[in-house]
Amino acid sequence: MPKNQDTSPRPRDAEATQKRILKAAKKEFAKNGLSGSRVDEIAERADANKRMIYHYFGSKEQLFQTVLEDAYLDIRAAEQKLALDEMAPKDALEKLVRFTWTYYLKNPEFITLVNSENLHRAKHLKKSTRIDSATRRLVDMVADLLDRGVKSGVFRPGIDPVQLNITIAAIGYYYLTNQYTGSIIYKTNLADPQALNERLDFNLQTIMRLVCLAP
Amino acid sequence: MPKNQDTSPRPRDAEATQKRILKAAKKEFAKNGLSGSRVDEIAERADANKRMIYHYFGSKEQLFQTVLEDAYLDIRAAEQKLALDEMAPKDALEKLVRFTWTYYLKNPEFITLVNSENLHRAKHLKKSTRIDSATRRLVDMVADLLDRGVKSGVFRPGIDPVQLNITIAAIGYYYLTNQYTGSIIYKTNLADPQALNERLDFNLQTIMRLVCLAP
Amino acid sequence: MPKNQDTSPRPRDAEATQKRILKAAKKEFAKNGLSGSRVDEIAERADANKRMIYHYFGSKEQLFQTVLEDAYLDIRAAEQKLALDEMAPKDALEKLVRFTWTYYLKNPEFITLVNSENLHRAKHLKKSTRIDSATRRLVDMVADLLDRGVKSGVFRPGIDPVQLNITIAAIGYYYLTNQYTGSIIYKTNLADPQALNERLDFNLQTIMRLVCLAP
Amino acid sequence: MPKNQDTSPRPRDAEATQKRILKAAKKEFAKNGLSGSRVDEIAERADANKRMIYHYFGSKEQLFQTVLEDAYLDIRAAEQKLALDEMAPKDALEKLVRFTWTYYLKNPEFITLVNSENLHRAKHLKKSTRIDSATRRLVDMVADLLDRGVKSGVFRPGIDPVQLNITIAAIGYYYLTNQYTGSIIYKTNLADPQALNERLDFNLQTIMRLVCLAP
DNA sequence: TATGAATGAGTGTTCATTCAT
DNA sequence: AATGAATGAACACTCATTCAT
Repeated sequence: MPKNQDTSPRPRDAEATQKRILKAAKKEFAKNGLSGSRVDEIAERADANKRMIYHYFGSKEQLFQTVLEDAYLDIRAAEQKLALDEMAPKDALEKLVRFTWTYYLKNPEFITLVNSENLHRAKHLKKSTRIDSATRRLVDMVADLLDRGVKSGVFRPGIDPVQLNITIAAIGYYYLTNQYTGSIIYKTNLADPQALNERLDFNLQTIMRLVCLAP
Repeated sequence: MPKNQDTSPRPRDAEATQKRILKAAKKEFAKNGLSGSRVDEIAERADANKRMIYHYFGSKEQLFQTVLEDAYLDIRAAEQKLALDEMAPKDALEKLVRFTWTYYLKNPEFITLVNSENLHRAKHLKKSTRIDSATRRLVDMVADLLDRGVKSGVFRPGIDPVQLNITIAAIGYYYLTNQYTGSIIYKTNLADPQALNERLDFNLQTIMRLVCLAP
Repeated sequence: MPKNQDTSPRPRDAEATQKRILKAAKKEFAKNGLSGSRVDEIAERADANKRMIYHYFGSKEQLFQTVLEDAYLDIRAAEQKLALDEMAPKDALEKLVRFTWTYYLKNPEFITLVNSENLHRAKHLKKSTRIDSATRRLVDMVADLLDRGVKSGVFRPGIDPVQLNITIAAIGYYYLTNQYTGSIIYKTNLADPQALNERLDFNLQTIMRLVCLAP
Repeated sequence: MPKNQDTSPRPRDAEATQKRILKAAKKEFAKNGLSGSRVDEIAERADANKRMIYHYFGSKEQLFQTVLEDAYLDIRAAEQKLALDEMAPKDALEKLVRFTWTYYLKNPEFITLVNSENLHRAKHLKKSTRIDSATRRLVDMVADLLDRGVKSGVFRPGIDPVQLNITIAAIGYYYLTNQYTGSIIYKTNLADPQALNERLDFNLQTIMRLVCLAP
């Protein structure tokens, strides 16, 4: 049984330090937004020196940009793993709706980061060169899916893949990002597991009715 | 002999001062979020003294709460004016979708304020007593609408009015709040007037297919 | 006999606060130069809050600019008070040399501030609008003096008033600004009162021999 | 078999590294003064590792001291090369004035370094053991020169060599160190080549009139 | 009612210096 | 000899809030 060696001083591992900072920053930015986040807090969370943040990322905003880019790359990578092109169109569509919902649910930072970025009118994403064509493949994937469904007679023709994509995202994203105010104004706990399941069912209906031909 | 007008440095008009502060605060909070907003900036925008903000609203957060409450009361009041109960169910539903979209489009502060509040997990709304039952009437209105549609054989039965309401909001809200990041990742200008019209059409389809029975 | 009232809290006197800040800044900048000076230290010296410095002066550099401008305006004002045009040319010239030396000696901050500004290639003075034509009058004064001396047959013709002015300044300024290194490399205390008197005598000789005709 | 040359990443040449650091430090200190200079910047300019600065020089201040000492030793060495004792007194004096002016003009770092050191009240020079008697020889040289001139009937007797030395330095040094503020307050470009020549002429007159007997 | 002055605790950022290899 | 990682203290500057009038 190996010894626990956590008492030794932190190894001088540049990559590990950067990862810790990024992880801490993701949490902090997700929790407090860009302007509400504190560099001190991120450094402490990362068990790193504040100076390292500036050494590796240049500034708070550049750190935010990196975190945001990573978040986009992560979700785009996860979508690619779905391999929707190997499934029947209806199954693939359902899988995409379920995946999108579940991803937002399990990665709430993604939503908060994107909200923050939109508050700043995407000024960081505009500068980014890393997320250039990542979304292109998602749209292609959905377009292929729709084509296949139309050809096999199960989907309505003429549906715009970007609009569909946005709608699939919207019905999940909105529910989750507004769960706090929603729970109050609707006087119900939107975060309740049963409520969450009901919402997923409703969303599946919404998309299926939108896309599928009547049997 | 005419009254002295406008020559005095500033009329001591408590109500007018409060209104100016609220208007300025709405703009500032909408633009920068809660933590990104500056009390100094609000005071300047309001052409008021910073001290007045504390005099009338107690603190930055209480001012935010007031602004947020006003925003909710405004949209709820506008919804009530729709008088959906006097229209045919399908027309009423379409009108509600159009209204929701247009309201978000014309009142972008509403979206940003709600986003800010959700970042803070609705801590201000929780304290509020002013928006208690405002939403109740909206849900009732939609429930009535659905009932009438089902009875007249145009709507599917079993649709939850809260879920429907959330979905109607979601498909507009998401598009608009994420228009900046969306325009970049989809490489198209989502704020373009034609794009906006296309989105509204798509949303109408989405809701109609979800709610209406096939003819 | 009036009571000492120094125990009461500082009066809310904007002008007094600004003066205290300027006085403290002059000392600090003179002692440590621009980059060596600390805003905290200035605030403490001024018995003021650091925030006030930014309130009244905008930034450390703008404060420096104000201090520097004041220093130039002060010496120019003092020169104007000399009333050289009412004196015989030789006496007036001697008075100017003595004044310049004494002013540098009694106001060592002036020298250090000017040195600092030259290290920064006069970037602050370039922005200044307050010291525009203050020096013009000094040059005119010296030019008049030279003219009168030439006409009355005591001064050599053809002496450039700007060059003369620079030389009068140089022979005092250099000795004083370099008194610390000078005392070491020449192994003598240049700040000794007798040494100072000897220097003034030497400088008077230098200028008189440069300007006056042999008797 | 030829030696490996230049193909290794960096030759481990201690002396060369030190020289590069000193050269870089001279530039940086001259440009920004002691407190305005950055160790990082010096390391980068020297194409060396920051750690090397501490390895070879101990601290930023010790590096400054070395740079300053070198600067003094350089000018003192250049003065010794003038061989004034082999020239006629008047020619030698003129040569010294010209040399001093030209040296300051071609080595502006010398001036800035000395200014910095005086801002710090010569604290580094005080510690130095390397420049102990370097200046002695300069003063002796000028004293000899004066003696020779007096004996040959061309110079006035009783002129103090240290005072003369200081004055020769002052009239050049002051003009050059204050060229930035001077150009602004006198509304003329003191750095213009013609202006520089005129200043040298004026300075020659000043010294000659001070030292020489009337013909 | 209204105002400008004043403040203390932060806030992002920088710096000279040391550590581990 | 040489390097990149790491640090803590300090730095200029900001902010929501309170004081005095």
